[in-house]
Amino acid sequence: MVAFSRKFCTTRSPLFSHKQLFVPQERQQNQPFIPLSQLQQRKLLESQLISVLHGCNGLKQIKQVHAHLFRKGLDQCCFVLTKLLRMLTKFDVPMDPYARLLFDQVKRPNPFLWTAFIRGYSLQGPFAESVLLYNCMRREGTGPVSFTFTALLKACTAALDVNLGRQIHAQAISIGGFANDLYVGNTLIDMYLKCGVLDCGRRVFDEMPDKDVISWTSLIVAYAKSGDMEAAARLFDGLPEKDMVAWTAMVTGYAQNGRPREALEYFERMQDVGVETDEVTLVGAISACAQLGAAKYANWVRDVAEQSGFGPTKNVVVGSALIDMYSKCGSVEDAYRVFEAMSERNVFSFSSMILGFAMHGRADAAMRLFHEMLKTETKPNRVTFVGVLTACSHVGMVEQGRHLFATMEECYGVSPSVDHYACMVDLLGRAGCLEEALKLIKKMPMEPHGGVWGALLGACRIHGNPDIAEIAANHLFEIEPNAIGNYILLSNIYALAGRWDDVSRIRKLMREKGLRKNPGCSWVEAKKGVIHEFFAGDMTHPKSNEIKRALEDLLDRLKEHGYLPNLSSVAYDVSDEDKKRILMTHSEKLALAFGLLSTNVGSSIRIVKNLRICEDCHSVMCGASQITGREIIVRDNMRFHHFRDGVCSCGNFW
DNA sequence: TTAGGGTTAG
Repeated sequence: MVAFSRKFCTTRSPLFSHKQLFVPQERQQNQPFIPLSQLQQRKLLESQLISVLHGCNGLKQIKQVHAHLFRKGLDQCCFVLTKLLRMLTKFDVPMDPYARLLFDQVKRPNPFLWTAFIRGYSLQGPFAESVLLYNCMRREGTGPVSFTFTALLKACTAALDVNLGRQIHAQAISIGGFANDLYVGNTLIDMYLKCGVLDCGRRVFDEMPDKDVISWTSLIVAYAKSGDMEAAARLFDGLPEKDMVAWTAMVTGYAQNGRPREALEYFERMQDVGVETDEVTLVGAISACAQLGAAKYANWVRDVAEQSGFGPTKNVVVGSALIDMYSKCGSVEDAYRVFEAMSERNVFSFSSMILGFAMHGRADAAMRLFHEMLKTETKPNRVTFVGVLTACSHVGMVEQGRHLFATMEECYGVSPSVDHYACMVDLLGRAGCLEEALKLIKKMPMEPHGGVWGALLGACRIHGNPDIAEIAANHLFEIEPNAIGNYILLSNIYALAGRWDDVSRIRKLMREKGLRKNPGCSWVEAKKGVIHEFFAGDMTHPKSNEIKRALEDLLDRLKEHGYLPNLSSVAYDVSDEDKKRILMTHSEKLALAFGLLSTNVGSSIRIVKNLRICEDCHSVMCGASQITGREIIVRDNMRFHHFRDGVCSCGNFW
């Protein structure tokens, strides 16, 4: 061993002076000299080469090892060549031509070398090559191993070819019962699930003789992706040993299905039972907080991220998710603090921050950051342009928006997509250029989606144009026949124009389709971050009487300052007195009154609403911020409104 | 060899 190691270390290649091969002088002297057989020497050399390969950092070093194999007469050694092939795939070196030449030089590849080659194609494509190679292998009389099937199934998954997957599955059953192997079983489940055949995946799972946490988690994820969180939760409850990935699948599943409260419940339970948290879990929990819009949870999750060692300074994905979360929780300042603290920023970080500024009406800051980004190596992508166009749109910067849209492809290589057209329609529409917006839609090189027509319909509400609204709504009724918001918006536009017959016609249409109006609902954070929920007209809160009195008192004070109820915000053909009564019980007003009662004087009030804030509530919020000296932050289903000293950040432009 | 992830406009 000693003699051999010394000899090995004399090579001039820097690669082989690797410290793993260094044998200390002291040990050489103290150890008795035991001669090794030729076979033992060869085995030792092989294992040392495996270690060297393991430490390689790229193709150049791998090629050096390959050359060394020839010098040592090991160019036919399948054991080392298999490792070499796997390292090539690790560094994304294409299989052709280098790996293919290497493989072709081997006279009798063993099943592991065949499989490494098959695996290379199943990771890189062309995926059909994996199957061709498998057929060659079989023709040459080499039997497969379980890895062979996992590699082949991976290729089927990547190609989303379930028919081929079924054939491989049949082979795995017929040749030596490989389908009973745990790894093959898990890969089969994954293949069926990713190809969208959930019941087949479930059948494999049910018939597996041995299952592990990976089998369970694969299925949990599939149920979550199909939207069936109840089935996912049943499986999770039955899972004997729940690891971090399984817990994460539940947190992420609830977050992705728009159920942030449950996502955070699972995240909290996960902490309670002492399961570790990594950046993937955190991203799920952070996304849940963003949906919930509650600062209390946001700060808690941020603390967990810091304690787990995945704070924004250390992890760019967590940092970017936190920027989005703070923006959606109403604190663009906190979002920017995270952005500034990040040691690495990518296109997600910049785009999230730009969108954050846009959402809060800070168009100037959004544009500044965009120009700052252009000076870095990070190139803007389609989402970045959605951000800057939205920023322009929300403050009426029409010319700047037009210029960006016209030059985005030529100057930045991002061709306008249907989403960017939607932003432009929004920009033109909000600014009152409804005809121009309609012309732009007609000129679109692609089919407009609901977002495009929806932007036009929204603009028609702002500018009271029932004729263009009808055109937009008729398209929307075809594209999104069950989206109730479009019917309500058109009905409100008719109501504003006094066209009550048309209002009745739309209401009838909604009834015929069985569509029911979503009740307005607002949430407000009271002391200790407890969230209270209010529905429109809802007087079931334990403090309802106090809330009613506080609201009446507030409105009286506002009337002294010239406030008049905006009766056109009520889209019902009822008496003015009834309209005033309906306006009084809008959910955001109840939430505001409760917020004033239950939070400390001087602190800001945060309200989240499920629908768009109405004009009357908007002016009440403006007035309330002035006479109470409180900052009021309202997140409606469109954007943020920051009310300070009688002025809203949206510039009354929403 | 096998499982979980971030920004999008009405």
